Amino acid sequence: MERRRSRPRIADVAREAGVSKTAVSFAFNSPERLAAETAVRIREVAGALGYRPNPVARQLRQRRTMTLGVLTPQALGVMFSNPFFALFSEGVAQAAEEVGYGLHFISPLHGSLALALGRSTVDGVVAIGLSADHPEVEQVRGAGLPMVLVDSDDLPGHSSIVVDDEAGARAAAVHVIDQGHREVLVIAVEGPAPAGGDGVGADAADGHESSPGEGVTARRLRGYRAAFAAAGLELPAERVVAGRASIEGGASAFQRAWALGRRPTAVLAMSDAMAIGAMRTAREVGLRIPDDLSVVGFDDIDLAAHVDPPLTTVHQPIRQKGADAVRLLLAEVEQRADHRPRRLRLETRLTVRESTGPAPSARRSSPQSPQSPQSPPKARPTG
Amino acid sequence: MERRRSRPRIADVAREAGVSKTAVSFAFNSPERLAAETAVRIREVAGALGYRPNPVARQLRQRRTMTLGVLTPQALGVMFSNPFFALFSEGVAQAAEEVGYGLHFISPLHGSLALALGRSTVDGVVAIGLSADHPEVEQVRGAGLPMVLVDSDDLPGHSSIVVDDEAGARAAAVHVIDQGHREVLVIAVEGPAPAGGDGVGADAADGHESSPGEGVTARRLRGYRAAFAAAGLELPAERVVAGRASIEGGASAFQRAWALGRRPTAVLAMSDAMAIGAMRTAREVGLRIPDDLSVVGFDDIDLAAHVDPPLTTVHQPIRQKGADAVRLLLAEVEQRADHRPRRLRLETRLTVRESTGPAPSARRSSPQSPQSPQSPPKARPTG
DNA sequence: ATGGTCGGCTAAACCGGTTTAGCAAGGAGC
DNA sequence: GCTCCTTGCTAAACCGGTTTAGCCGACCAT
Repeated sequence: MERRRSRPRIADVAREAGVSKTAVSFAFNSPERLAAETAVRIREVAGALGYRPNPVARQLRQRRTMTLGVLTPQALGVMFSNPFFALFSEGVAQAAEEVGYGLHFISPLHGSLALALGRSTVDGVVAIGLSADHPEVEQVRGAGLPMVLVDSDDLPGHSSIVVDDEAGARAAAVHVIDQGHREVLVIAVEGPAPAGGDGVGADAADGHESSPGEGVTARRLRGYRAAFAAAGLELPAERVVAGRASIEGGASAFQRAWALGRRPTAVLAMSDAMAIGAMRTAREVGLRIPDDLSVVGFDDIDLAAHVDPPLTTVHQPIRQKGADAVRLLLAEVEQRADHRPRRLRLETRLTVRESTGPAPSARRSSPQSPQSPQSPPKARPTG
Repeated sequence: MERRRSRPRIADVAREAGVSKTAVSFAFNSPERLAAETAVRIREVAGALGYRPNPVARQLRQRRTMTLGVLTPQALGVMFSNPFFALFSEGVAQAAEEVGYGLHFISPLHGSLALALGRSTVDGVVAIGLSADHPEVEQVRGAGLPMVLVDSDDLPGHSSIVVDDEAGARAAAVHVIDQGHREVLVIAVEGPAPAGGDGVGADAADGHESSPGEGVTARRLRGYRAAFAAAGLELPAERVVAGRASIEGGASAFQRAWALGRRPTAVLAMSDAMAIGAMRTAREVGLRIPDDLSVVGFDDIDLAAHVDPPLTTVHQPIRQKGADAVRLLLAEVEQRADHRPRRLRLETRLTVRESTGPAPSARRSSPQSPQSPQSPPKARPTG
């Protein structure tokens, strides 16, 4: 005989307590509508039976889930490998918890974001780093869910939060240019790989080239370029490499550039994790930081001040971005009267630490022509 | 007139397409049960109307949510401030995504974990760091959800994953003892603050003292003590301080100990984040690492190798813990025939880097009596 | 006695899908 | 001609709660 007792339902409690389902529901949700002793008795019976209201049924009837989603364009595994994301999540979580909302992370399911979003039971989503040229962005918008965009291009009808990426990037570039650096390598964040979506209702997503030219990356690149232009310099495309926003991504990006014969005296990385990875590779090929190579990051994660050497980086208020995103989202989810899409732009600022210094060529008074591609690692003078 | 059109329902699609609700459902979920052209037509109509099946309704009927929960004893804000948690989440997320499950983070709601769990719509949970003496642990178990415990004491009926904390801690302590350190400060991870629960059905949770003696902390402490005992030494309680598992927590814990007059030559921290924080404070009071103070962490987060100086720490397979937890959980959720609670114990190992070295007293041949509490920072000889 | 109000409770509808049971038409087999 | 499948579709039940509308009796005022 099957001893596998299923969870008691509200009807079981009602029968056992000799009342209606309604009364049981009241006992939990609006006890003031029952005589005090009735409510107590019902709760006792419920407790004895081990009854817990099924949250899915409640959500269905109430037509809300008290849950917010964090929509990520890449797998959570890769998102979490960037410390930035943990910090952002911290801000989101704190704000959501304050108002009693739960948190659901939504990442591509079988490669499709729209599919994942369709399956997820949330009242609204914070989309982080979803670029406007994402192949599924229209499907995502069409889901009809309240959504606020963080670090994305603006999309009509949605609130958004960005930081002043361009100004931050410009400040970073000005900093290294002022120190005499001319051979600069930019390490950019690449977009998610093209979705190989055979997903539901996907119309003609094939042939989509990964274009690392949109969103955050584009804005920061513009900032770097503005600084170079202002100094009468150029930043040709071959001085820009891209990779994943993680330590490994930065390490391999620098590695690739090095193998291609690039011999920068400064690196402008679009994330601290990448900057740290680049420093690791740089040391492996014999460079000292900042003597031989200056490195600037972006984000100012908590650990940026503690790495070796302490990282010069562009500070942005990451936690606050997450918290503000939730506030904006709630205004829409809860249909506040005065609600209408808003755009927030938060400030960035350069934080100079010890990973940057004067260009070696500036110290040695005369610049030197680029070395041949496959020269040995320690070719650069070590004084 | 309200132009606010609500989302179309399945009945709307059915009417528009001239078929039954059943047919619409089939068109999405089992198209092979319809004539091919009917299915296509229905999907076209659905697309035109912008119809998306309501996932809550589906979950209710199917009695599963295809979502896994991560249960955390503290607010997500504080969980995410420990890089360990991001790494763990990375492992969980990767494994969950592989099998098509979504991820939901469950943290105390209004101070109550049981309440949050009751509200959350998941098929099973991975509980991280939930100590058996948590005031709500019984309520959590009573929820009747499949659950696997990570870094907890064993609970009958549940699968669990731990690492060999004791061996790892012992190795760390042996390492510093072997280097001649005798004045050792342990920086422990404190449990969550006592739940101020006026939560539903909480029976007598008051007067509960935070007992930092359970779970991970207890096991690691045992490991440290074992090493001291084996060397004929002691580790008195006043050499153990506790704090939050974050950089700030470690910084303030060391600060407190210092203010109390402790003058350790080595620190055994139970988390890398705390170790890094302790190093920061140590430097602020004028200590050099490892010359004046050796520091050992625990976890081996990605950045441990990149801080200044590179951190000696106890490595544990954090991502794998997350991934294995999901695998164990799925076995239970999906009712695999051979399923029964399992206990996994993963290995730890000491990774020696540059934050540890010989004790100063060992170099100067004769130990020195502890200094008075409020002595100036740089009292220790700097040679 | 009559009508009105109020406290305490209930029956039934409802949320929006999925699933079960089964109907109707067309073709095959005998 | 009759039965038996098979294909394609549908009506109704169902998931497990919440919410609406309203019943019933007690109490109060007139």
